Amino acid sequence: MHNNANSLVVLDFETSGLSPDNGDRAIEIGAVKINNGVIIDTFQSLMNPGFRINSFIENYTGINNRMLQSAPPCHEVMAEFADFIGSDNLLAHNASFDKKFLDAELNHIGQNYLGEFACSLLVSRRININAPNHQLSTLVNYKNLASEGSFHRALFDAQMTAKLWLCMLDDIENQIKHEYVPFELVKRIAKTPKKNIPTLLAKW
DNA sequence: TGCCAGGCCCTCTTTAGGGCCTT
Repeated sequence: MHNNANSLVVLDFETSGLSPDNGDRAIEIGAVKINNGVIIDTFQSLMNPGFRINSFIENYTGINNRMLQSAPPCHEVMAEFADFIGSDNLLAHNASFDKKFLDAELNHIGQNYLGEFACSLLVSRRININAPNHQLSTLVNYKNLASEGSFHRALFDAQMTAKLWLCMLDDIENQIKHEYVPFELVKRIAKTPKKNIPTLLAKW
């Protein structure tokens, strides 16, 4: 099995808190699969973490304990999600957050993934230099991306992250000589200091 | 009982501090 460079899975977790190291678990996963700039598949499921979530998380996400009670357990959902990911590369808004939960949840079931993570937050900070801030909802507004749904639900946030990503790829594409933006380049952008971005893009 | 995230990035920086972003 080898890495599929043309396919990208954009994912978003809702969780019981900020840190799996403190016992927090995923409570919802939403994801879309992008191929050649088109969304070709989606994945969404609540999952029961095995304990009650607090009222802050209920209010923040709109996901409540009654909904989670009837949801399948994390290990079932994550096994299906691992199949959905396959060998694709991965993308999330503030990827370090979703990566640590993906790693923790897959570790619980002894599974792994092959793809590399990209982060739309790190790219946005370098590309959308005039945005008021780089929260997902702000950027969706800033870029005038059509949106109908609720932020802080996994599938909607994944869909919005995907739209934002494609929009940023367009912006980058207009600044480089290549006809498309290779994954290698977005990884480079995310690691390059903001002031060096124009030089980096000019070289592509 | 008391504790409670962590990586990135800027700057009044590097012998550090604090805001941003994710739930």
